[in-house]
Amino acid sequence: MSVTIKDVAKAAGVAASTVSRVIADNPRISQKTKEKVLQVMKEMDFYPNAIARSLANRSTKTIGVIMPHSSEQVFVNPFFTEVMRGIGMSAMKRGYNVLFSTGSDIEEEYRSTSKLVNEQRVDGLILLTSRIKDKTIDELIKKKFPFVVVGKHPKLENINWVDNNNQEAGYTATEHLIKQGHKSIGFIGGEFTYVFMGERFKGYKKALDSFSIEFSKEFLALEEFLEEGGYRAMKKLLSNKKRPTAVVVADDLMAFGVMRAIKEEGLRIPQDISVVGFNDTPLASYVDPPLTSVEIFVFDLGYNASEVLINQLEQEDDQKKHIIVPTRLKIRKSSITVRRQKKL
Amino acid sequence: MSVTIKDVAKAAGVAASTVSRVIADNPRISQKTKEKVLQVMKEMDFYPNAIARSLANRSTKTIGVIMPHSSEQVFVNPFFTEVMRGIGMSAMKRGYNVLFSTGSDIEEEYRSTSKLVNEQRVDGLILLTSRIKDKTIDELIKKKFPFVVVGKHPKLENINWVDNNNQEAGYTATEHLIKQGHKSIGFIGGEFTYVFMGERFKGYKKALDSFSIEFSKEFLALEEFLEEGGYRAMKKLLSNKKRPTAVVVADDLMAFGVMRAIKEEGLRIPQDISVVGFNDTPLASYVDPPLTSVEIFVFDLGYNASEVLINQLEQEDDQKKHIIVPTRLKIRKSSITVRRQKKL
DNA sequence: TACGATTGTGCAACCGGTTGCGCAACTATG
DNA sequence: CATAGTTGCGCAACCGGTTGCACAATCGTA
Repeated sequence: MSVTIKDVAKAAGVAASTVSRVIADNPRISQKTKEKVLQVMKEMDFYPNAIARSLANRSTKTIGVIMPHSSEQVFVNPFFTEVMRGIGMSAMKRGYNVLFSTGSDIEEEYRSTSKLVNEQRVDGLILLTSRIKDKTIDELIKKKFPFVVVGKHPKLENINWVDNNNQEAGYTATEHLIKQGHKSIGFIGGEFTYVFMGERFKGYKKALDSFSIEFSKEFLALEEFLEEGGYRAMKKLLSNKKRPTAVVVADDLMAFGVMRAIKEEGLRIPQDISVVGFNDTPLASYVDPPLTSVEIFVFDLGYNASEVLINQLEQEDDQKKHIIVPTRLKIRKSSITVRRQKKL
Repeated sequence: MSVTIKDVAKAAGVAASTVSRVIADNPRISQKTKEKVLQVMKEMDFYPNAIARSLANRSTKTIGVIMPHSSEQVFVNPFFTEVMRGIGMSAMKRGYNVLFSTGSDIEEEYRSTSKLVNEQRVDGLILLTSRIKDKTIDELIKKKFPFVVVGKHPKLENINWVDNNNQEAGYTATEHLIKQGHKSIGFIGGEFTYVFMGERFKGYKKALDSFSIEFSKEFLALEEFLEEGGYRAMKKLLSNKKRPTAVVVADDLMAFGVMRAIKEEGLRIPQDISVVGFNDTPLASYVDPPLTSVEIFVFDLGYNASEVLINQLEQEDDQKKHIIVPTRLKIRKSSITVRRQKKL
């Protein structure tokens, strides 16, 4: 079939082991021999077979990425695309390959992950899911298989994870509204089973605390994690005797629903009610008015996850790493009070 | 390290070759032996090493996916995510792994692809790019390496490709507007170096022809492939002496810009000008008014690409396959004239 | 009972690399 | 000139599986 190390060896008049050492740039090979062999390799268009190398080296130079089975929220923001770009860039730079795996349900996801691990097709794993209870994670811990989770995980200290600073993000968004003069600020989000959801809420509360604003349960509305959910949640807040003058909405898609509800009520954004979203979905800047949102650096999340994993694979350092990627508030019209708006 | 076939053989009191044949469910092994070996395998928690199998079988059971280096338009619609899901599902079902590769520029993309091929890390490739001139494609053809392109390609017959029916899509969108009573229909798009762009335009013209409407150059505006480009293009059409009463916009993101331009002019959508977009971006249904758009079945694109490739890998059938995935017009308010709007 | 056909298993080579160790040739030293 | 030390390369085993072929055991039949 294609040219092997033996073919090269024969053509160069040396042993296969010599060719191998040339590839590895082993210092025990003389310069002259090296040059000759390299020459022949070039002429014969030789490339070492990665599979054979993997077998001999007991290392695949491949990391596996497990994509969540249902793409859930992924639909609206290009989370997955960006995280893969980040992982890909890091892996490529470090000479690693990226094997992608998924499953149509949670059970299949578990099985396909186990398969990668058991059949030793990958050296390590990146998990793009952060469920509270996770069979896969338990299994990996038990097997002492190297992996890193994107998104914080309850089992905090025992595992590697990379996450954006959701609490800070919640704080910053809320603080921004407070500094715009708001005192009645609502919080709209999805269920708290999502780890990041709770974090964002914590940040929100912390900000209220910092400015001695009391948190009121009336200003909290949790609904389904979709445009429609945001719409319903806002309708609920609007039906209160006391309406908030601003809302922190823990996801852009929900925020779009929130905006729809506000407009439907004949109210203006931001004059009557200001809105801040999260994730800085590409469309945040295109809605009317453009939505203030907390930007998440998803590429960095992926890049860092890969770096942490590969570092761990290449050193025997077994210390678990935790990386927090900062966020950034992108201020747009949906949250700017009249006075400052003139500047724009 | 981990359990090998030899360990199992020893424990079961048979030869390694027998264990191998049990794994392969070879009929020459007696039922009794099979059961015993399977039992031992279970007890020892044995999984065959995928790398070793690959080496022996000269097949990696892996397909490579090359992601375009810049994610360009990908930002708005979850194209990449969906296509990967499709590929993943098919591959998984067929017992294949998916190796993901990319590069930060076109040259690196080429090199990393060559590497996968030359080092024999994958059995076949799926290319997510469809450039008119493509070094990678030329190389693969020369090497007779199995691959399929997502998106039509000029070298039509010589290669496998999977694409959605862009021409039909353009036709349907235009036809829809004509049936709403429009006779002055504009076309807004990006450059025609994108293959699909030209196809959509062809469909548009064909529809005009079918209904004996003359095409006017004045109604054509090509701009940058972004919201801003759509905005500029529409401004241009609006500055014409004769304005169109409807526009076909070859991409949703551009369509959002188009809508912005129309509103800015104080015109109403759809009453004054109707708009139709393409790709059915998730946000199409959330803008005001909701945007009529041609839905692209990206998951199917990926799924089919993988199926075509794997079929080709497993049969010696060398006939090149071409699959066209249909599209679907999703009619929303942005293109419905008053009379019919009542029905909603 | 003897012999060919059938069935079940093992031996050993092979896939394409890597690497410990040994040995030959060369250089330096007394 | 003999011996010890260094340098450069090859032999052969190994990574963990697969598979062609040989051979022993069992069965059917004359």
